[in-house]
Amino acid sequence: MPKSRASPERSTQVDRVANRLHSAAIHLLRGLRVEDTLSGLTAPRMSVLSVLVFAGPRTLGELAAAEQVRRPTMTRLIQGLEKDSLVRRQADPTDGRVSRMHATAKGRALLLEGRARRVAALRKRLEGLSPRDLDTLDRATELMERAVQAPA
Amino acid sequence: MPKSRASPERSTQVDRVANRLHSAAIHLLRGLRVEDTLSGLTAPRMSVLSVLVFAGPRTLGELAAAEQVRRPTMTRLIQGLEKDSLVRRQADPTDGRVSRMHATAKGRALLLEGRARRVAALRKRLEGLSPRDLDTLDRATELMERAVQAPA
DNA sequence: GAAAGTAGTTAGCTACGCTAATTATCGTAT
DNA sequence: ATACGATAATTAGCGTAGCTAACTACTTTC
Repeated sequence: MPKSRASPERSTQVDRVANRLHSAAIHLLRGLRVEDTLSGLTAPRMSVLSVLVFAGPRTLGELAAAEQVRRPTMTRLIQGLEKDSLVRRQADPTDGRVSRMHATAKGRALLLEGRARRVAALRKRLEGLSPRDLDTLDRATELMERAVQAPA
Repeated sequence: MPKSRASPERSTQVDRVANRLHSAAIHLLRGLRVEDTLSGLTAPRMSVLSVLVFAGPRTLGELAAAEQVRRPTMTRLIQGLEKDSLVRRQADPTDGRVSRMHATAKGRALLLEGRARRVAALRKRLEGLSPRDLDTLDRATELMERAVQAPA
């Protein structure tokens, strides 16, 4: 690959943006971490629950892949969520090895509350911005999501 | 402060941006997590090291505050970093209770490599964007950092 | 129906987070 | 000068989260 080379200016720009975006995302999320303690749910459990709520029922292996952890780790996360009645499992009628995880009503409610708290905290911090700045951020989120999808 | 502006339109916009920004930041960082395994350093240790490298020597308590963990947790993080010769402590000459942590040359090098890997991965994903889009992202990072500073 | 493959669990380890209690030092007030 | 309260850090002990290796229980394939 001929290192597609645009100008050195562009190279600098991409680099600069990558660097700053990286830092900004870290700092932004760090500031919201505080809100999570109120839910009584740990971050990994919250994250699993959010997959089940937003993407629907999933097998243990699918969840492990989605969360980028190994299956034994997911086994225990699910066990914890089950004990708190936030998730239920349902056996697959055609394949005796697998069972599908479902968020319970309680689990869904807990997740949505926690998420709302985080978003509310972020919202509060954005309140000082002008409509024009908010628009910039809005377009930036679009670009960020596109970058996530982009080929590694 | 008189709770300025509360039109439904603006309310909707802030809310929308908060929601999307929250998700986008999570997704963006999740995609970069893979790169970290190569450093041999765990995320919490990497983070502590980055404070020392970019903000300079700090006491254990200051580090704990910066990383939002309790002091005993920081004690062990530092012990781990010390064992790998990534951090050294230096006694405070005036106060016998405290010692200041310094990143060693090895620690600084390791951190910068790890960070470079993450940024390079992000950079690769941003390469498809136009200069105009990059500019939008650049301005957005500015706004994000400002939001982080904003009063909770 | 035996062998190979797949989904999930168990066992056992390290790391990270916490609180409570302890040690050592500092500052201050008597 | 000493004694007392405050502060910095560590130790002890607990639960959760991550891993690998080894196991069980099914499915698929030949």
